[in-house]
Amino acid sequence: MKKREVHASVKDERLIQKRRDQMINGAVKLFIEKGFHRTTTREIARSAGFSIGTLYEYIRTKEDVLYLVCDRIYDQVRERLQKILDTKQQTTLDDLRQAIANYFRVVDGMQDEVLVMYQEVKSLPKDALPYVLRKELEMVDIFKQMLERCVENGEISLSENQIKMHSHNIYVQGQMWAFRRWELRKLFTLDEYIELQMEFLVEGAKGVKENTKECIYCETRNVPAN
Amino acid sequence: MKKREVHASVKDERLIQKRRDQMINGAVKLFIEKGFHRTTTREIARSAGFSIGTLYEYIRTKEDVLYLVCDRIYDQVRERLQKILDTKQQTTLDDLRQAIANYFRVVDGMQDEVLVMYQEVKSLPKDALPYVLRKELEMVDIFKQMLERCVENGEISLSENQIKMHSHNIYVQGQMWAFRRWELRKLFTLDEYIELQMEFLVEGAKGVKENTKECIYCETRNVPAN
Amino acid sequence: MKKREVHASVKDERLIQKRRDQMINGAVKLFIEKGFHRTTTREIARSAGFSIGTLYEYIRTKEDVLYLVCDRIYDQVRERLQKILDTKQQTTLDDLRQAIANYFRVVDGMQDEVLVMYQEVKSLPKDALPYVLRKELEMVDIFKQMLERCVENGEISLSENQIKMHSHNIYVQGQMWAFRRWELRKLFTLDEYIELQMEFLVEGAKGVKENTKECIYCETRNVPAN
Amino acid sequence: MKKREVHASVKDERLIQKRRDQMINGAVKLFIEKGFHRTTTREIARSAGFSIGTLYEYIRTKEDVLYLVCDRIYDQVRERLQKILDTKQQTTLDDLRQAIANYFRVVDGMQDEVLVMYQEVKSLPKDALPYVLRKELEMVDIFKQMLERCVENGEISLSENQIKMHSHNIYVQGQMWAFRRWELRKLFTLDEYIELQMEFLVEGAKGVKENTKECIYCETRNVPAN
DNA sequence: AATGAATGAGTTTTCATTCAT
DNA sequence: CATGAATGAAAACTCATTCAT
Repeated sequence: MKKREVHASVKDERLIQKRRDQMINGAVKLFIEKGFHRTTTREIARSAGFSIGTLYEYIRTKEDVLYLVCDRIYDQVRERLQKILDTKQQTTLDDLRQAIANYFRVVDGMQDEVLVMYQEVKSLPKDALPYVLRKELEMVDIFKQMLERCVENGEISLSENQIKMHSHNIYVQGQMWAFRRWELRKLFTLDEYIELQMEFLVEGAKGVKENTKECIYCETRNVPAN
Repeated sequence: MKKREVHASVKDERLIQKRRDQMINGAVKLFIEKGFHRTTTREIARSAGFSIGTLYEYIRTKEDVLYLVCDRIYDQVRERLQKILDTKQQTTLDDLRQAIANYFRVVDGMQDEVLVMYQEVKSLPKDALPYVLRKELEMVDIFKQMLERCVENGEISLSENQIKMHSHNIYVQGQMWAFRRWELRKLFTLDEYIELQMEFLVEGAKGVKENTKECIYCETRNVPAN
Repeated sequence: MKKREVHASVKDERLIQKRRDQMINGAVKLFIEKGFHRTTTREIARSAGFSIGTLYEYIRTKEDVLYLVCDRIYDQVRERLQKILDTKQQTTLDDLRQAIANYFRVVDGMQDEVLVMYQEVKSLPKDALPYVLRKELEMVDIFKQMLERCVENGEISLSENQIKMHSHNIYVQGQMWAFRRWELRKLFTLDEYIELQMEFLVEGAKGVKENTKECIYCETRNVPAN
Repeated sequence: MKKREVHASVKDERLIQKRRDQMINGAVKLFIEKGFHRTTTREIARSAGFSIGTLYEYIRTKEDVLYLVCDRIYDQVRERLQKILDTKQQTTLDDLRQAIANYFRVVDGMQDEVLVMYQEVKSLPKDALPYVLRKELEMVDIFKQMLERCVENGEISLSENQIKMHSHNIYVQGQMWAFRRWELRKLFTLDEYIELQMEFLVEGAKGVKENTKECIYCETRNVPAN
């Protein structure tokens, strides 16, 4: 749960927070525009409003900036999501619908940021990855919990595994609106997209059988190994 | 349909083919391992088995290598997919199931490559992007056509838009096995994954209502604009 | 009249001046020795007394160095010339003689630099050429003005065109001492050269007829076109 | 008098001649267009109509091509000049006028080539320079001889040194039409240029005093050493 | 003799990082 | 704390030259 520490030479915690905010805001814009590798530290510093020397008072390496940025993006997505969920104590299928719709809208509002993360996570410092992936899972977990409650209150019937699977599906189909926007935008408006996916994600899920004992495809090996 | 041309100084077409094969094979490994930006042209040359000078006899810029690699990956995924589909003349829901299962297995066999593409497309030379995205759509289209035939033969009932949407879902849920493997692998085996998603993608789709006239979520704007 | 700007990353104008001085001094020596193309940027940096990284803080491209060098050389030649001329208010033929002699001595003192310019102007960045050529003309103009005044005060009689022509001749015959030194040095000392050319340039000019109405050579076309 | 040898792997002298002709013709065009250093050997080969391998059958280094080109240009200028002069047995001032006019026209017809030589001689292989400079002097010598004969037949009166000096002046003022064409072209047509320079070179020379015993400028040292 | 694929040393340029002021 | 000049390792790319066919 603890955050990964990023070393700063400066002591004043309040100042650290302020400078990092500037830095992250500047960097996000640049990463969206040209990606992490094509963005220089000088550009980040300038866009943050201070000098390159100052930048390095608050981070140790360029990768630290990326970590800070990713961290921030997750926090924002999550925060917005949470804001909605917190009001609800228990969950009905309709609450899930609301949550999904809201989540999709959040993704729409942070398309660029979501995209950055999809493309740059691999450049994170090795030790930062777990922290970021954990946040990812926490968000999936939100949907998982909602699904569980819907199963509990009998509105829908899904196995343990199906719940896990489906929470990932909900999460990914939200992200999808961002990372496949080059095509989806041509086909649907956001409202249409929400409506269509809602059908598949909620109504469709009702039609799923809980226990498929025999899966005939598991034996299927008619694809050459490579 | 025409391929984007990559300039080569060498004339002999057969040689170009051979050298580019070497180059692509070497590069994929490196891109998987460290990403496009962290891979140097010298490494690519060495890993391909020839000198840096020779590398540049067959391409003009480093980005050309990336294009060649992406192009190749798509071709391979597609080729494997096609091999299966070509045998079938018409499509039943069961054929669709077969196709999905096979597709998921192909993705599993090319996880690394699929991942590379998700992360590096943005680094493609600007004029190469359309070529690559077209290939992507061609693959989505395979599923779209299968869905259409299933609708035609009455096994399932989906609107035009739902078909479009769902073909993307099928495609993305296959890719998902690659780009979220860090988590999915912990939860499911490939077989389990196939089985679970099949439920949602096929059985679930049966439960979808064709015409949702009124979508109550479309008006929902309870998410702050930013 | 404005100088062509050469971009520097460094802000401190005083420092820019200082570093560029070092750079130019180092570069001139190298250009004289081996020409622009055979001189590497690393050599320029080293010879200037700083690192390659620092060099590029003060210029954008290697060609910028050449422009800076050419610009400097002209400024120096001109400055020295001006210093002499400024003392004189009106011009007699004798002042012209003084000016020519002085100019020839300046060229002698900057032989290498003059040579560099003759050989490397063509390598200047395209947009820099006009600036350099303008400076060249300004120097020719100095002699033109002196000639005009000598004509005005009746010491010599030349047409408008003859003045233009002759100012170029004076200028070029000065440069000639630099760019044909490989031979002229064998034949004459600088003093002899000055004395001899003075005869042709000043006494000779007296014997020129102002209006040659008919030029019999203009019709002469006994040289095959190619 | 012997030419500098350029090594060829090929034996057949007739073939060597042919191939080198092709090579020189191709190279001149390229050197005029982009200079020696910016022209690649591959370009030379292509423009000559054969392969890079073949090029190196007839030369040893790129610099050899430059030597060959310079050599050829001098030969051509000279040849054209000679063609005219050979017809005359003795020389009158009028013959000199004819020769000068013709020479200027030759230069005009070979402007580009003359320019190339001015800019690229310094890149010649060290041991080739003497050969090229000798040719240069031979051409100056033509005018020297003509001047001498004019002095002999009493039409003009010049000292030994003045003759030497003036032959260089004639030669350089011809070249000047090429290397200062960027400005001279704006001022004069070729015919005007010839007419004007003729005045200075021939009529002017008549006004020159043969023996200036005392040169007051020789002592003049009012230019700071540097 | 002719070809052109292969080579790799050498070139320009960039940029993360440091450190003296 | 803030600055920004200095650094140099490392990167992409070029091109004269060789040599097997």
